[in-house]
Amino acid sequence: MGITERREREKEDVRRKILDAAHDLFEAHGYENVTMRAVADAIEYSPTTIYHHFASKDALVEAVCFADFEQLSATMNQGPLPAHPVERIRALGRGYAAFGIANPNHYRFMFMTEGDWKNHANQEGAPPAQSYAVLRDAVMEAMDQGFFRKDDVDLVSQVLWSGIHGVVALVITFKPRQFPQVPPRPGLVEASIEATLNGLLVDPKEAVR
Amino acid sequence: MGITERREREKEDVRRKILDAAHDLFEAHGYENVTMRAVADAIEYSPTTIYHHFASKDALVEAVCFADFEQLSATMNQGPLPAHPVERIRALGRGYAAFGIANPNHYRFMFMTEGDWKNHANQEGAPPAQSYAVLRDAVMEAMDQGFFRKDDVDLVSQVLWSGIHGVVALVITFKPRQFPQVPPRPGLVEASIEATLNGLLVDPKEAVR
DNA sequence: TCTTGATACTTAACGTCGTTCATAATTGAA
DNA sequence: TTCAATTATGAACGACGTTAAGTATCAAGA
Repeated sequence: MGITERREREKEDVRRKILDAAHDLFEAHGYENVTMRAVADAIEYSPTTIYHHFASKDALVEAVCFADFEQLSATMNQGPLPAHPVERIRALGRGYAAFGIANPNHYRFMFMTEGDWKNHANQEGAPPAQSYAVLRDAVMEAMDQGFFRKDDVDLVSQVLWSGIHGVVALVITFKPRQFPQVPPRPGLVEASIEATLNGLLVDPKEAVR
Repeated sequence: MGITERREREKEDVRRKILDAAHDLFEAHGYENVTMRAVADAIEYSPTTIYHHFASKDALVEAVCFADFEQLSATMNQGPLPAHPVERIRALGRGYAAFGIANPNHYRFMFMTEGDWKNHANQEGAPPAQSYAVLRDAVMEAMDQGFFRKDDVDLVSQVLWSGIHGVVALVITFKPRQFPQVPPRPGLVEASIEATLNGLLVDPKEAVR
């Protein structure tokens, strides 16, 4: 019965169109400034149609967000990750920061906005939990292999995560000219990663700086 | 002429009432969820009255925000700050984090939201620039006295700031149960400060951890 | 004393938002 | 051809930020 299949495919097409249009509009203007009517205009459907595919604006934003998490995962995992756990952490940090700075509006929603959806985000296998697990594994290896001092793995993972998150969050919140007194220094991402790693390493001379 | 003075005082009273009510409502519900009508209700005036004291909701939020910055300054400067520059950085970080975690909704607006007002925030003497200057001075001293490796003072200040900002931002964005896989570890603030300091110190053995 | 003019405030409304309701169009199945 | 389900729509609702027009109050000048 290919007919119902075509119907489903068409329905899925509309859903995709909505998601894509919403994704672009959110990134361009920030999700708070994008109206359902604007999304509807972009795909040349009536606003009501969106509500047949998504329960609410929040649900639409959440769906876009989950797609973003998969893109983040892809960005961070692209190319072979270094086998050396410390090098791997460096690479993960750089990829994470690059994604956030390149997609500030999505990053803002993913990591800087409250939302009930985050209740589902920490389930094992969900993209956010998955990305965290990649970092955590690297930290555990770094401890096992004697690069990091032995410590609470989650605590250290969170120190690393919050460090790089802080850089991204500040840079995308304060436009260069809005930084107190001085714009964000070029190399802030690198400097933050190196300082934090340096503080965690057993043998800091390994840090390049 | 005491009459116009009384008039001015009364007007100032209303302005204060608006600011206070807005402050409390913003902290309780987040500024996006607080309507002008709700603020008006709280002070038992009509919504229009607010517009005689503040040009717009944005202007009101900005005014509340500037008051918050002064409170942050006060929180960070309360008690005599340690003379030892590294100890001082530690104390500043703790105070900063304590303020952010205790006032998440205000912190969110101060450091996690875009706004044109931030264009005025980096002027010398403005509270945000002032707070940054306190940190920067401590960093410079730490370098001059040989505790930190000599480096770009602003770069290092921003590494420290972004590190502690990342912790606060994550903790107030992800409610404990929403953290990927695990809740934020107790002691995350301390661990982050120590790791970053440790990474910047010439002689890391000074770090306690 | 009566008027004037400024000040502080309110009521009513506008346009836009997210959302919903009632309805129309399409189409496979009977 | 008729029926039922699916998918879309136009019009409307209530709440929002904001504004226009008007009222109440009262010190100051005639």
